[in-house]
Amino acid sequence: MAILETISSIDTSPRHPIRLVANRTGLTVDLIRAWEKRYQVVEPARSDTQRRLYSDYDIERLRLIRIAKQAGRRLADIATLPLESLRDVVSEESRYGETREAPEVHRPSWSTFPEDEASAETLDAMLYAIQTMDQHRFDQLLQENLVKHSLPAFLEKTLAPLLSEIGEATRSGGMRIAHEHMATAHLRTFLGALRFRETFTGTEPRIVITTPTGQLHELGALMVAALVSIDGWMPVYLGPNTPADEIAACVQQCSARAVSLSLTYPADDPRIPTELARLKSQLDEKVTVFVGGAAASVHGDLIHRLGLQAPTSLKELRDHLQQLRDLAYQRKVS
Amino acid sequence: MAILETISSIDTSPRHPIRLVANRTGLTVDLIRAWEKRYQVVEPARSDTQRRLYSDYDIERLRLIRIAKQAGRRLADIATLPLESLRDVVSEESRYGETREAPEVHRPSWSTFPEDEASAETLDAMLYAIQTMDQHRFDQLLQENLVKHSLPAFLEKTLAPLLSEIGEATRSGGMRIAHEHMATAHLRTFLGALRFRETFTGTEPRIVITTPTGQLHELGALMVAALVSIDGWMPVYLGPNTPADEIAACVQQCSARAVSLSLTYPADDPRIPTELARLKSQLDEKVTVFVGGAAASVHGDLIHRLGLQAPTSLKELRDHLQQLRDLAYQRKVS
DNA sequence: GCAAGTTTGTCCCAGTTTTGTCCAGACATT
DNA sequence: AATGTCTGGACAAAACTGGGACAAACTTGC
Repeated sequence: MAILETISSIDTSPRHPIRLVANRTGLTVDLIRAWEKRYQVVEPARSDTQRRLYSDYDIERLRLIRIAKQAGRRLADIATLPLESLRDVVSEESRYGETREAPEVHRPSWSTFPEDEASAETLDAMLYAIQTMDQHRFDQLLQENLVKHSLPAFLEKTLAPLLSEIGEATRSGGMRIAHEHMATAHLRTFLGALRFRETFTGTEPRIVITTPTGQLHELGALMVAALVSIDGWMPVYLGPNTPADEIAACVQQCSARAVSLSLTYPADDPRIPTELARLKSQLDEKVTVFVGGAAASVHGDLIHRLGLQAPTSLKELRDHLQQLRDLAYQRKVS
Repeated sequence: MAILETISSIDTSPRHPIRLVANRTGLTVDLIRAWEKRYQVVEPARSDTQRRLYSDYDIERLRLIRIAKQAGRRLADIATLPLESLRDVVSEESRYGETREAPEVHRPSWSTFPEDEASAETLDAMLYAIQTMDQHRFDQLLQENLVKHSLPAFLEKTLAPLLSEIGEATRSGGMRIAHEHMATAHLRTFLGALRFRETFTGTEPRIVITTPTGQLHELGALMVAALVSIDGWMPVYLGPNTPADEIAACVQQCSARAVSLSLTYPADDPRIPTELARLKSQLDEKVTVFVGGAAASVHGDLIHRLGLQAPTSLKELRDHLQQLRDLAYQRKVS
């Protein structure tokens, strides 16, 4: 048990009250306790007055178990599985009935890798797979890496570096455009599918995710969509290149609580300021707008003036969103 | 023929409850039991409390049997066939079978008879999901529909009509750009993931799939990629908007046997003729180039002159590829 | 073309297992 | 004081099982 905790990079410190867990997982308080009583699905720590205290790790497990149940699994079969195996079970489902590739899931070898070394190593392996046009190997590497890390860690420690390496190599001529295309197309698929490992209860607050007119690169936006969906938000993903008016209309129709825009290239497109201003003017005050991506810093001034948010990392975005959501929770409670 | 296909083996360990099997195959729980009772279609293991436990092998068989049934087979004829024979039956069906009309078996609730009505119904449901920005419902409908049909049927009978309806509605103003964006983004993900339902042995001939410079719509290309992969080809998918030189380089590096290009919009882009000619001039004679998509007919003349192939339907493309592959196989044997 | 027989999806039953919800009384938190 | 959490248990709904019934659609024989 303790071994598992050191592998997974998810926070295992117990701090969340049961109500919050219920809220975030979409389960009822009663049900969480019943599962604990019957199958020891989770065994949360206790406060000095016997209140249950759950960790992020626990929440993640409960969330996965809920998904697996919905797919038709029986509780007894999955209740005590460790997080990694649960991820396997769920991802097997999300790919619907296809045949698996690597039966040897429990390979002790990877538990010995120190995090960073493994990253550099897999990064090279991925780049090699791209250079040799080995799409299948590339996919395999991505899958493996995702299973090893939590999603946020995967995005930040593997995907972000990979993207910048690809960009670099393409610019410098070390990689053909064809290779870059192949990698991008594949990542587009991979990231898109990530979002659907989660299921939604319908009660999650919504966030509209897209890129403004002229911005054709959507990988950043997709990363946000995937990330956000494991934190109890429901992303409404519009793809790239959406006019401000359309974004606003979408926010309205979905009663979304937030918008996330991703800016990468071209950084100095003259339409950006116009579109941002236009969007802001059409939105309710209560809707938070996040602007991220490599090119966001170029427009820092404008973003500040319009009262938009400009998180500098995925983690910052995540924290801000948590706050936004838990705020709603507080309001509902009191 | 059959020898090559038996390479990939499916897990036969019993672990799935009946509900999950029902979810994945699209059959009712009742029906699965009835089939077992009458023909021993599958004989699942049992848990210690008599619950049925199915293996991946069982699930795959049930899926194939369902498809075969839908094509008009009688249960008694196929109930006890081993997996490989079932695959043969089904693949034969999906290639030639759609034209038959007599077999009108029964009409279970999940059957799509009468063909057109039911199709129109799901199509409406999908359009409604899009209009209400209900991404999840949309995904659900797509999944359901895919389970019900074989992949080729799904692409031709559901996806193609859906795409043209969306295009129509957007042009006429009945649908917002935001809705179209949402639907397109989602379909991009959905189609991309389809390709990975198949497993590859690495011995399949390769086909490079993309769209030429200026053509930004990739859904058609993705459909081809998905389709081709169930017919024993390995797609090398490059995404949209790839310059001719890069396509040629990719073909070379992968020693691909064929190229598939998709043309949709803009139909009269002046770069198209140049790019096609340029591509053709750089390729080996033995590489077959297919040009498809709504805008392909505009360039019929040129395509013919360059000696490219212009299949008018997915089925035609499929037949041609099949021929190509068998030809190569013959050569290898003799 | 019609009647008799078959095939097949669905439904109902009664008995068991699994699972979600609810309650009561004690204690904690705000 | 009002609200939320805790434990332990009770209860009911849902799901699964074997068996059988039934009607609709299909096939066969005449």
